[in-house]
Amino acid sequence: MARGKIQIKKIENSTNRQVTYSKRRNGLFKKASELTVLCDAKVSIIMVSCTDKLHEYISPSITQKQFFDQYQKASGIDLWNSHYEKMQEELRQLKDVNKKLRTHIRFGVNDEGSNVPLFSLNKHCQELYGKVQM
Amino acid sequence: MARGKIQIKKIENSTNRQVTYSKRRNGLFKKASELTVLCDAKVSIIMVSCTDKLHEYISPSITQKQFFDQYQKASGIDLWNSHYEKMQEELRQLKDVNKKLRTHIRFGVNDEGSNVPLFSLNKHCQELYGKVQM
DNA sequence: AACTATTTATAAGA
DNA sequence: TTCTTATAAATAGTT
Repeated sequence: MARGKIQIKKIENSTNRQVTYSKRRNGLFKKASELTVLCDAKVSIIMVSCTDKLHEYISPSITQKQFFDQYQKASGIDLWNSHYEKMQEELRQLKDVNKKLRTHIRFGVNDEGSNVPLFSLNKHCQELYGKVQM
Repeated sequence: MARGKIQIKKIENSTNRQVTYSKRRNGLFKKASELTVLCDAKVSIIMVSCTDKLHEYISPSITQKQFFDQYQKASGIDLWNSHYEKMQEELRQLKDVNKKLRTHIRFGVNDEGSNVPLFSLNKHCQELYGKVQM
């Protein structure tokens, strides 16, 4: 009988589907590995089977994270955004506090030569400046 | 002559390497596409060529972001942690700066209606404060 | 890009 | 599952 040729449509028999998944997954990973070496390229493959199992191939000398970063850069899709939301809320609150301070408070520096300085900013400002510059 | 068999090592000739990259990339994407249909699986492939060009295959009905989330969930690898830490460090610095301003600096508040502040912040500190305010 | 001699992948059977 | 093998598919070198 004809062995080798098949129609490219979902394999209905669950056992056959899993066997084929396993075989072809290995085939795909092998091809990816060869491509990596032959062409000095970097390849990331992530697969999720219909039973929700996850498998991956990643070229040596690179991590999935580096791939996600590179993908993000090239695609313009912000993969990290959702994870920022919590921090962004904190940032908003901090800004709000600072805004109120800025609106209602005036800062002062003592005059030079004063015996009892109300406060001294210059040294502190230098310290802060270092932090802000970072 | 023998056509077909090659050694799996980097192709030194640049033109040949690029041709092979293109051919095998198509082959890989085709295999991924077949696997997607045959096995009802989901596949993500991201490739970076040695000339830093990025190509991707993604099964229909899923996005790279969904893959990213799923991969993260399944692998237990905290991909966004470094991003989070960086932002957290920024926030920490802002809070620290703000705290020091509050703790070590005496504030003066204008009387209502006064046009002239009790104290004037020197230019450098004003600038600094502006940065902290963002 | 297209061709083809070979190698490689793999579907079905054992 | 793992192996075998007939056949299909991929592809390296060539044009």
